[in-house]
Amino acid sequence: MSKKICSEKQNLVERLGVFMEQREQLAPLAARILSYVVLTGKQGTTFDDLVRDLSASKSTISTHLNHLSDLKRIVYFTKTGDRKKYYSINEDSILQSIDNMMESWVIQKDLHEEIKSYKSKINEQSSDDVTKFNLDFHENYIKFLDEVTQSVSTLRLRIIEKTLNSN
Amino acid sequence: MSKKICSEKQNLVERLGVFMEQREQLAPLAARILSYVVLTGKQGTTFDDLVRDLSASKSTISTHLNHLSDLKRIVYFTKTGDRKKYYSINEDSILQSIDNMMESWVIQKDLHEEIKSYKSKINEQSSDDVTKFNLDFHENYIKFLDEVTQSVSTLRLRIIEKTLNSN
DNA sequence: CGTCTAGTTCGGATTGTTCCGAACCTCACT
DNA sequence: AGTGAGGTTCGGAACAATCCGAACTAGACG
Repeated sequence: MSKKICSEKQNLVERLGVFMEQREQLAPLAARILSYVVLTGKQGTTFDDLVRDLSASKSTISTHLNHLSDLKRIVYFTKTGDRKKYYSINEDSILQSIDNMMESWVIQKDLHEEIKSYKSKINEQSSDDVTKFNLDFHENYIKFLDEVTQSVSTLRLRIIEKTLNSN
Repeated sequence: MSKKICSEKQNLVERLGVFMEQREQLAPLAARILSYVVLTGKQGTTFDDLVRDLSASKSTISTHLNHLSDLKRIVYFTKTGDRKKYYSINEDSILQSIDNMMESWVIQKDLHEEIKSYKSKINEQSSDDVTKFNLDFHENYIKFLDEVTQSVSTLRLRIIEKTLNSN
């Protein structure tokens, strides 16, 4: 199959890699691996492909492949009579990234709730009106988080339905 | 005013700090500063408060305060006859974080569009049906991004309206 | 002019991250 | 038992991020 990596793919791997590195808190090479796997698709990516096309050492590839597997970002399949592993991206990765987003919003909401109650307590203790906390900020933020969580949760359901229908 | 930092505040600074450190890609101390400023509110936080309560050096506080100002995450006000700067968080920080989110979605969308067109090109070149790329993944992702951008954009407008009304 | 307040700047020391090479393991095949 | 393919593990080198201390600046005040 495709032996040489074409420069367009190489370029996309790097650019997608930079983006993922930042957004998903991955090591540079882990992000490149994920990009490569995305850009190779269902035919699957092997250990050797990665060592060759990303010019990285076997040890690094091994570590990061296992890490990405642990995170369920990638999965592998095998072929009968072939010991190689063929990696491809976990098909539910859209859902994954939605869930991550929502989880982060939940954490954020909890923190804001806690801060709000801390500030209320301080407000009660102080008689001085000028230094009293204004809680609007947190209230608005919490409201925003609720709404965005709600709206994305609806989208999430719709995606699941679509997936079920197409199978 | 409040001289000693209470342990509840200290605890919240650390926990909010850990969260921000990760989500906003800030240095540990920069995230603590931001947390501290949030938890101190409109009375404002001074350089000295931070040096004392975060047990950090003047140089570090200085660097990070300036960095956070550059990023427009915090602003300062002054008091007549007082050379100190009183920092508080930029009031439009909700909008800021919404905008950052949306910007990241736009970048993501562009990348997926580009990948889709790369894969289409490869598909045309190959006659082999088995190895052809399935574009559903990117199409769904783009659709999701469009919808979530749309829905958050509506929320954003509502927040702006509310802010205008209350002034 | 000296001193005090309120910071800023710069050269490292410390710590953390990322990657590599060498040695190793395991299964399959001969 | 020996060899090769397909990896894994570990120690450390190389590099990057983070923070600190010491020396400095700029304006205010006596």
